[in-house]
Amino acid sequence: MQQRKQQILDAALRSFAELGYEGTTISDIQRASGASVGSIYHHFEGKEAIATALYVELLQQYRAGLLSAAEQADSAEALIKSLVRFHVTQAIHNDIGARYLVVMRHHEIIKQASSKIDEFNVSLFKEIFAYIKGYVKSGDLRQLPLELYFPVIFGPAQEVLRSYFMGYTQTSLEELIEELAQATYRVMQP
Amino acid sequence: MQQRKQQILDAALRSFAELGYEGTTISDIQRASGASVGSIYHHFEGKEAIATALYVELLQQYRAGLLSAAEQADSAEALIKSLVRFHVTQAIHNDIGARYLVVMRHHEIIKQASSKIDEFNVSLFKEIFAYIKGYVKSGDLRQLPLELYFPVIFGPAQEVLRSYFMGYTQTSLEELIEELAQATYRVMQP
Amino acid sequence: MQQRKQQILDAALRSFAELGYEGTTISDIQRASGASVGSIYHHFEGKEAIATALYVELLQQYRAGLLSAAEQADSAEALIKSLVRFHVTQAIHNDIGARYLVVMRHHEIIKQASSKIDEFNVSLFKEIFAYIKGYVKSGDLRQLPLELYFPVIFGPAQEVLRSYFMGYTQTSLEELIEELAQATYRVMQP
Amino acid sequence: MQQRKQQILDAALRSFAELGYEGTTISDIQRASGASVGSIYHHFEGKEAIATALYVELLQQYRAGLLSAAEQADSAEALIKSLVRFHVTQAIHNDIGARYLVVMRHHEIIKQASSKIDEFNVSLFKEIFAYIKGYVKSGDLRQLPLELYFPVIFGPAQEVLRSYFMGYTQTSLEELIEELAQATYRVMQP
DNA sequence: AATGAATGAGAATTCATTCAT
DNA sequence: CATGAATGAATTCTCATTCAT
Repeated sequence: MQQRKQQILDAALRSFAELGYEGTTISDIQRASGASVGSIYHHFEGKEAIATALYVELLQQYRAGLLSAAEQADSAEALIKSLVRFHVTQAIHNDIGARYLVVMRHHEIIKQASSKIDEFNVSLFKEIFAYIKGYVKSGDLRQLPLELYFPVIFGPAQEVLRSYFMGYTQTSLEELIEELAQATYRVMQP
Repeated sequence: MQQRKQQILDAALRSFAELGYEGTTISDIQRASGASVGSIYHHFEGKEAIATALYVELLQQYRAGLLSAAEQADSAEALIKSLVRFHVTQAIHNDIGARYLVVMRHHEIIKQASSKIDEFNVSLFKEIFAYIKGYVKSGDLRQLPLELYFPVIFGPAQEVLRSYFMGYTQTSLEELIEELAQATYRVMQP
Repeated sequence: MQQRKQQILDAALRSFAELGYEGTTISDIQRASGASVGSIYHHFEGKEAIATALYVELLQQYRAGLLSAAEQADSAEALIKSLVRFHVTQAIHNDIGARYLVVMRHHEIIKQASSKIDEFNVSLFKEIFAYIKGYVKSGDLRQLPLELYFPVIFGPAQEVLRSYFMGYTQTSLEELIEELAQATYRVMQP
Repeated sequence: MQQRKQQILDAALRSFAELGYEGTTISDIQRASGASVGSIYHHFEGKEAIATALYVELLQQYRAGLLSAAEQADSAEALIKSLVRFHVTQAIHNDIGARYLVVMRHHEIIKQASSKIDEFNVSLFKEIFAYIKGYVKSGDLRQLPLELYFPVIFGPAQEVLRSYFMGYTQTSLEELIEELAQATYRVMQP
């Protein structure tokens, strides 16, 4: 990807993260990226396209990381804990990107671009679920209704992050991760 | 007239639910409420104030219900399961209101009005935590770092709701509740 | 005049002086006067009527003072100097009222209400001019084109006041008055 | 394009002259200038900024003329009379601009932009005063308190203009100028 | 690829005024 | 006389997007 295009995406991320999607104007992105209005429209169809491209980019990074975490796990316990750990640490290391993903999740814009993104989510779900299913079949993880696996595994972690992003968390996340991973594993234990 | 104010809030909720916060114009609220522009501005400072007032109103209803659920529980297991059940069923009964609460949680507007809302959340946290603490002390619930109680109890349920609101859930929520409550209690069991 | 009506006028003067005519809202006057919107409209036809009534009231005070200053003068020199002195000191003692008179002088509202006010100005002009004419005829004051008497007598004083109101004047007005009166008399001296 | 900006300023001057500052809407300026709303806001921050820019532009023209008038004078009498004559004739030749300068002088908008304009006024004051001071030192002009020079020189002329702009003056200004200049010089004569 | 002037539909908000109580 | 809820026309301003250079 050309340099300018990336500069625009970077600027957009910062702006969206700080001001929200509608709070961010093309003018903001312009200033933050150093590109001109015209240049932005040369590289992207419009504001929505920027937001979507960004979402996809971040989702891909997240997916790659999550899959790699799953791959390396060699036991049911390691798998669950790795997923939880990755979900939290990734947000620590890419705070701003994680925040964007969380906030935009509910946004109309993203819902409408779902052709790409839904597909993406579904396939991510399937990929991760493949790992889980293995251990469920072998009796190393408890069986649950399909719709509960992800809420049970990522729900607590997600709430921890939200609390953290909203400034309610006093303790450092690092200290909480192990307890969180342990607690999550407990639900999944047979 | 107190009636007008409530009509405006009701109309706003319907509009926000259908069109989103930014997608809703004062004109929409006007039409839906039957009030004139001027009347809306007579009762509220502006669009943000309406969204905030609505959020607070719904939060109060949620809180009342949650506290009542906690009160009636007479064992550790009943407490945890009641909280989870209430969180989910409340969303079934007041779909539109719960959706608003979930979606707006991340919204800038709400974050800025935090003075009121933060206080509210903190006190709700304390009230609910009082019930939990009792059972932790008696050894009927597992001890966790302070920051993990709520994520662990409400995180899975919250993700189930989100999934449901985004249209990913196939099964009806009612069928999931008991499994969810059971799973949640498992983490908290000593 | 009833108490309420006067409270409204007083509040209006303060508001208009601070915020200008258009800058002042009925709401401002309401708050500053303690009266309700309805009450204001009970006593006055509307915003314009308040501004006009106020202008007339202040103009009457000014006129009374100026005429009394003219009356007491028993020589050409005393007359000119008294007029100048009064014009300046009146503004010191009723700063806020004088400012209102100066600012509103150019205002459309006032120009339109001219039926009352023009008449008023014209008659004030005639009354003062009667005093001047006496001394012109007796040769104690210089003869000038009719349109120049007032600019020559009040122009310098008026500019001194403006400079003062705009915060440019360092010296206190009191110290300047005598020199100003003296200088003004010099032009009028035969 | 510098052209558009000037078109907007010209249109604004015409509109302000006809309708007053608050009476003029952006829509008026739009129609009169041929520019779109967006274009107006592209060039100026808002209505206030237009009024201020206009004021500064006219003030600059005035200043250039006044300085040139001062420069060409080769005696104390010529200096004082030139200043007075210029102040009045300039208003005849650029009636609409001069009226704007006179009327806006008291306006809140202008008072708030004082950073720019104050500086401007102060430096104009200094430049003109340099000429005057020369003749005061040489004994060709009377010594006065610093704050009185400008009121004494421009005050009468200013009042003549105001009277003229308000429609009170019957005689043509041209006929008054010499008498006015003469009278003004009289005060400044040693 | 880049620039930035121009566009104009659309939004929020203001405020004088009316009127039922 | 007093109150304040209700009205709605009118205004300013924003901002995504287009387009000529």
